[in-house]
Amino acid sequence: MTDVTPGIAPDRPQLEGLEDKWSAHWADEGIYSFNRPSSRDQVFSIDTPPPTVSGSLHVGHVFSYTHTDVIARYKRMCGLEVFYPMGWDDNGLPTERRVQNYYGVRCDATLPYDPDFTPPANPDPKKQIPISRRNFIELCEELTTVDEKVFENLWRHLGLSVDWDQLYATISPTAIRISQAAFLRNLARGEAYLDYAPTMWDVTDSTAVAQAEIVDKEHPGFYHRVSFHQLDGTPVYIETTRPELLVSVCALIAHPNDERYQNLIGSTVCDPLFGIEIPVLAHHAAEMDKGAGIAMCCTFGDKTDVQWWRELNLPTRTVIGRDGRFSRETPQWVVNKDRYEQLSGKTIFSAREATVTMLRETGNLDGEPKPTMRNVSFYERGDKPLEIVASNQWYIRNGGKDEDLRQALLARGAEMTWVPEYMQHRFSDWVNGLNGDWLISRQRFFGVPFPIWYSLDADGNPDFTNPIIPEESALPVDPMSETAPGYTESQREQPGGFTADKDVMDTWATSSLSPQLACGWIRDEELWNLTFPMDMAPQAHDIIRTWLFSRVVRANAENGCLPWATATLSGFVMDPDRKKMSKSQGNVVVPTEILEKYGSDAVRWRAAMARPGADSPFDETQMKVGRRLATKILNASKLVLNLPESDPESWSLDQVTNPVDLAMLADLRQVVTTATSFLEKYEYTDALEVAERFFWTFCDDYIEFVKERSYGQDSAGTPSADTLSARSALGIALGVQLRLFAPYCPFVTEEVWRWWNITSIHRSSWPTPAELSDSGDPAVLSTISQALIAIRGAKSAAKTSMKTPVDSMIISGKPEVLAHLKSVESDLRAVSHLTAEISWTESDNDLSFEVHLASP
RNA sequence: GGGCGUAUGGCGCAGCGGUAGCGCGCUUCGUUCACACCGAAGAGGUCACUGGUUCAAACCCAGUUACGCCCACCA
Repeated sequence: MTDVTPGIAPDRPQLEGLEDKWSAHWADEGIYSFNRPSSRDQVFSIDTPPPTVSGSLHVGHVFSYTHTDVIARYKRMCGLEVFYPMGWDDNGLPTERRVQNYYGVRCDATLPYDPDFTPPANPDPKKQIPISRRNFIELCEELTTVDEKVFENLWRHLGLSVDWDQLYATISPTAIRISQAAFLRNLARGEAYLDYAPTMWDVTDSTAVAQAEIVDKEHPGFYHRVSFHQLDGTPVYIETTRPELLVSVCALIAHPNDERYQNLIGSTVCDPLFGIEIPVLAHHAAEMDKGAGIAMCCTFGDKTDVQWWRELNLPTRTVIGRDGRFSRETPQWVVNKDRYEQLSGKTIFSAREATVTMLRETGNLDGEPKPTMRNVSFYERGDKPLEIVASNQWYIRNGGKDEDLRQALLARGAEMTWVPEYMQHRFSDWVNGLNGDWLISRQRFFGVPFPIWYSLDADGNPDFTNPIIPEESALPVDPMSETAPGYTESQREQPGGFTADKDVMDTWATSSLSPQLACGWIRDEELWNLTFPMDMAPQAHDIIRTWLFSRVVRANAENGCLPWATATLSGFVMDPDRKKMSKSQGNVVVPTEILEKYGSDAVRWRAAMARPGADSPFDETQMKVGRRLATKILNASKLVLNLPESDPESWSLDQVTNPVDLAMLADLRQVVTTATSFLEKYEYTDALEVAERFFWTFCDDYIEFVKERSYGQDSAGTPSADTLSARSALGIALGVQLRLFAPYCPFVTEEVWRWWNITSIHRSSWPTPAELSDSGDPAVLSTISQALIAIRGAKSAAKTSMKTPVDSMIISGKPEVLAHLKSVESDLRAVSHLTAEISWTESDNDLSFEVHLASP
């Protein structure tokens, strides 16, 4: 343990190295440990966002986590035990992708485990080596461990006051157990269900994705005008951007009121290539002014197709497989089998080319394809358009199909406190716009397995309607390696035996349980009762529709309450051109460099200047301002601590008798009240501003004004009462201000605090008005400021030194204002270097000064 | 197309009914006994636009424009 010796300030105090020095101390001393108190009301618990460790941290994260830390430190100083865990979101697709790229491997679940496998030294991302599921998961675990250490080091360097003993990870056995238990309870209550339905499918990663993960992007395409044929050969033209889906066509759809197609509706037509006979049907969702006004309905080209397929009871003609390729088997509804040969096994892109070629050859392409830009759905991390594929998937009810639940969740949104308030709109907009339940299953590997088996009938077909589930006490389970209850392992995959559900839960299905996970649900009842429902849920505003909403869904279902009382939202850090920072744009600012350059306190100061919810442009010059504050704190403290015969033990409110000193403390008293009320409302920026404004005036006016007196140079022996008054006032004000700044600049305030305190400032108590005198008259201080401005102005106008003596000064003003100045006349004479008497002139006018300088 | 937010000195922001504020930057001057990661003084704005309410509007109301975010639109 490094030695901490209280004492006087060093000669040349520095900011360099404070991060390493104090973060090590804090860890040793357990300053941020959560010590279980006796009751819930002594706790402030925070649902920290678990960062995705496979990603990289950027300045936006640093800002957002700092916002939370400021509140955490404030609450801790207010005497609450702060439950401030950190979580790593390390399961799921992002980790898998990182492992694939980092090691140059891919998971092939059919391969056996190779205990001696070592990843290639020089991975070739283009030639990924197939490895077994278990080998793949081992690499995921290996890499996340490394990544997590990097994250932890950065958080410690930034000064986050998290309790590292409360660390959790979304792939840990505990997280798997919690996720599976919550899922089984959802299942038992009918909130989770398995359904065969069309879902958005990512062909790159070969998995289903949820509504919340879908983003729309502009994507170039072509309108193809294609002719279908009535049975007598008359052509019917449709326009499509997806000609390759012609083989999946189920119907042509026109609007019931469309006069052009009245005679066609109800008839049968034939597609131009495959000999598929389909009906022409009417549906109100067909838009008369779009394309040819009559649409080809395929399974599935877009969401309207899904709607028609469902509402018109159309057949399912899926040809695109989970790998994004056209089925190698010729579908049984295709009549012209040889034509399908041209598509078999092809990617969507190649199949489109082949289809267009065939249309051209047969004369069924009318004119040339016309270019267009269309909005297409993508997985948020994907680069190929999503397909719609019908498959078995697990869902959790989220109000998307259930009006009562939707209303209940909207009510939860209204019940919680939003900082800032208007963010609640984003929540209700999202809930109101849901069009389906929450799809939680993923056809991937590194994730929480569904604790589910299915019995196989005599033909080996699984019975999806009666899943086999384990006892909750048996969790966590891996159905792929553990035997279904009531069966023997030899019956796996055998007719009459059982099979495992091979899917894993999406990472959101686990992170949606972060309050349950962190607070000890079903594993630590005492902790659970002390910390849940939590107090504060911080996050950036982009995550409202995902993490924030999903936690509300889960807590509402499982606990019948909100997961926390208050949601606080941070904005983004934008690049200087006001664009969102993103890897693909290459405009991401790496936090380590900026922390290195300006120091953590400076970066934290800048973060705190970004108000809740507000986006903030990244601007390095702003970091310098924070740096300047930290330096100023260091130097002002040095002055106070290094006054002659400085003795912090003797600082006492009783000694403060001088009117200036009392006025300053009365002013500070007001600052404490204001800052505290801002922090209670999570308005950390306003609290900082009010403290900082005071601090600069304190340095520039107050300290300058009382400096001479505080040195006590007049008294040869014992300091005068006025000198003691200044020293006590300086010391008391310093102690209060350091504590006001402690949540923002934890390093420099701790450094200075320990010059005369044994224990950490971060476990000291938040300043209260009661610590400060209320007998002073703050008007004295503002009168003095006016005097200083007049004196300095005269010297500045004369382009001379501030030390230039003042020959004479005439002060006129109302008697009560003059009285203020008369009471502090000796300080005024000292600061202005006045050599003669002051002439006081009473008048009804505002205060005015006439300053005559000594000739040079 | 719907929702939300933002428009204030060169830049970043505060003010949200009573004579325009802060920080950075800029100009001029000063200084080494807390601090050059310093101090002082100063220049700089018809508060996006158009109407309205009011004795009084940057602030309230209606509308317009621009920008940002979210959602819908995907034949």
